[in-house]
Amino acid sequence: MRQAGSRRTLHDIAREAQVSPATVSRVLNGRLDSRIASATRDRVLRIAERLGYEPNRIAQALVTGRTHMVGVVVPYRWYPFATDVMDCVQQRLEPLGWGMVVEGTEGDREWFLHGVRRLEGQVDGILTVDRCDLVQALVDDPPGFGKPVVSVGSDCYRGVDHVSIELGRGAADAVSHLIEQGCRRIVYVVPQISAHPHEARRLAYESTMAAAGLEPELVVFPKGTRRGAREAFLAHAAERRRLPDGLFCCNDVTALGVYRALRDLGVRIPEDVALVGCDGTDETQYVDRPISTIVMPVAQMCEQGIGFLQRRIDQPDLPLQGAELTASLCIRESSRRQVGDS
Amino acid sequence: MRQAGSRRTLHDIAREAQVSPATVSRVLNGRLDSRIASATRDRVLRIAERLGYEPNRIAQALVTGRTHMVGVVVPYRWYPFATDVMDCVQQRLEPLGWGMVVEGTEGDREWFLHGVRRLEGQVDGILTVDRCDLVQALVDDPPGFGKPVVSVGSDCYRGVDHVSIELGRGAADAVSHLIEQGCRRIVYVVPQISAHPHEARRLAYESTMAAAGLEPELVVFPKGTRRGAREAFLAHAAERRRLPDGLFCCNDVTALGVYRALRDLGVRIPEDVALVGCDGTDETQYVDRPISTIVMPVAQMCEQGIGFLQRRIDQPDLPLQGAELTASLCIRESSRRQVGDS
DNA sequence: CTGAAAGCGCTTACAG
DNA sequence: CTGAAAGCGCTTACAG
Repeated sequence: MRQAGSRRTLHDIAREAQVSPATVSRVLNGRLDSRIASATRDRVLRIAERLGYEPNRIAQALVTGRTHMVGVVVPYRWYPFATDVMDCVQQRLEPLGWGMVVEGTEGDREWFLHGVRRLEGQVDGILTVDRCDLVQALVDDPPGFGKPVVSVGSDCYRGVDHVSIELGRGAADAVSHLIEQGCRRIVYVVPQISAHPHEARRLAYESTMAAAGLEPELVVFPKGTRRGAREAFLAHAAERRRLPDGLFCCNDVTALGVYRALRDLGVRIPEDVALVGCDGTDETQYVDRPISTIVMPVAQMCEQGIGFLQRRIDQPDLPLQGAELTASLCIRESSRRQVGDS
Repeated sequence: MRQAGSRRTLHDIAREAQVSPATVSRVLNGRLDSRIASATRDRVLRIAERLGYEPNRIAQALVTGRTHMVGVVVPYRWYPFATDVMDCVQQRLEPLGWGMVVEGTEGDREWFLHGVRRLEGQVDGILTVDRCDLVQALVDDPPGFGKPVVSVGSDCYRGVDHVSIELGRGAADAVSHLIEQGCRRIVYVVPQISAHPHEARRLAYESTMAAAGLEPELVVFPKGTRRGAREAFLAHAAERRRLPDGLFCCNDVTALGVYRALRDLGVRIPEDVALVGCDGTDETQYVDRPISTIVMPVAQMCEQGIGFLQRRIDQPDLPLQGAELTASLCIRESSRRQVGDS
């Protein structure tokens, strides 16, 4: 048995097969441009097999400039939504023999830029979810970014290849739905980090409320965790004399935190307060009153995004690639008051 | 502005600073063994800074044999428990400037061996969670594994550096607790993949039941997802005339699926059926009746594991390192029937 | 069809 | 204190 840690190299095979390393390389890479005697080919292949040869990817990367790795950048690595994205990307990459390395933005600009730059040298391209502002800064500010970037999500940057998720329609549907269910004091609950005035969910919320002659009200809270949302909502409830009767949450993590807060308060869902989240993550289906949510088309998003990335890597001069997908409302018990309502 | 994609190299700095690449390398690496004129040092540093030089990690890796990456292998990448592990590891690695690449076993032996071998060339060592059998096969069967391996979890392999989580105590406590709450028909619910006869939770369950003179009963189901657990439990309930009155679940994902199944059946928790999970993931706290669980000491496990790995990488000849940690029962509403019970 | 040579971007003995 | 040279393990024009 060979010594652990010392792997075979091209030269080992070359020596044993009595050919040059160049020939071994050509055989192993199946290069079609140079025909190789089938006797040579067979011999090399057999020996490589017997020696359990595995190419040194690092060396290959150094000379070819290709690492066969893609970087995936998500806002929060621990979000169930991010998990869904990682799984989908992984699934697309697997058959290609490519690897994946994940980086979390953690809501911090410098962290993002630093983390992504570190990735620059080790991946062939990156797929970033949301944070249009950061992606733009990354690619447009000097020194730019040396590898292909595909921006995906509801907050994607259209200056590069992108897969945009249209969230406005789903969000408007969510608010309309709450109104139809009889809600009048509908609050939008959003973590600080996602509370931009021009964000799609917020815009849809505000315009739908306005169209119905209702007063919009925001609960913005600092920490975008389940716990952060729970505590923030409890605090909000404590300082108001009256609770809202409808809640639209920026994402499912928030929705779950708020759900728990409502139970803490002994409030009935949806009878007293109706609740809608956003993302479509699995965990929303397992509470007592499954939570309505806007389902992101994660699989298609990743499939298209990775497809764009692959093509961009192979053909750097391709014209800008873009796609539009839609997220749609999925109504569940947490917001369904009347029987027979669709 | 420099061309995107073409990064500065050592030679760029060397040329501009009028020194050899060797000197630049020494300055940038702060090698203490060879003193360098501070004038030279300053000049090089200034120029490197101005040029925005970033070393090519691939090239460094090829020559030093160190990638400053660790591989993390988890049974299921999408388990919330895995997310917790990734976050903890990431946190330990960050200050060191190290990277992380994650691989999921997905319950498949060949997948595991193949995936981990692919990692071999690109990481300085790996941290694997559970799957003692696979880890053992990996390191003990020819051709072995060329990089340090630290095995962690309740099902770790002690033939390499390891951090073992003692689960038997917590599991026994869980079953005793259910018995104290008045449960008599207590079922252990476990996904196929974790249903080995000698697994700690199962052993503790069986012996605690036996000690109380109760009949053990297993529900083993094929797909270890929330949904898989839910459907399996519903099917199980449908073919029995009487439901169990206590459920001990192999992990929190299972517990959440079973929780949902119980709600589907209109069963009260914990009044009709008391429920305990295992892992200590966040999501168990957000359902209406927060789920009791055995809390894994994830943070300590990762801290110790990464510490062992670092030391092993620096000193390959170190004697075997090992640590033992304990997971303990956390009782919540899903299994607390009497008021005042601890 | 195959090989000798150069080179990817670094680091590290070895000299001086 | 600093440089010339070799080399990490590959791939790829360039010859033949």
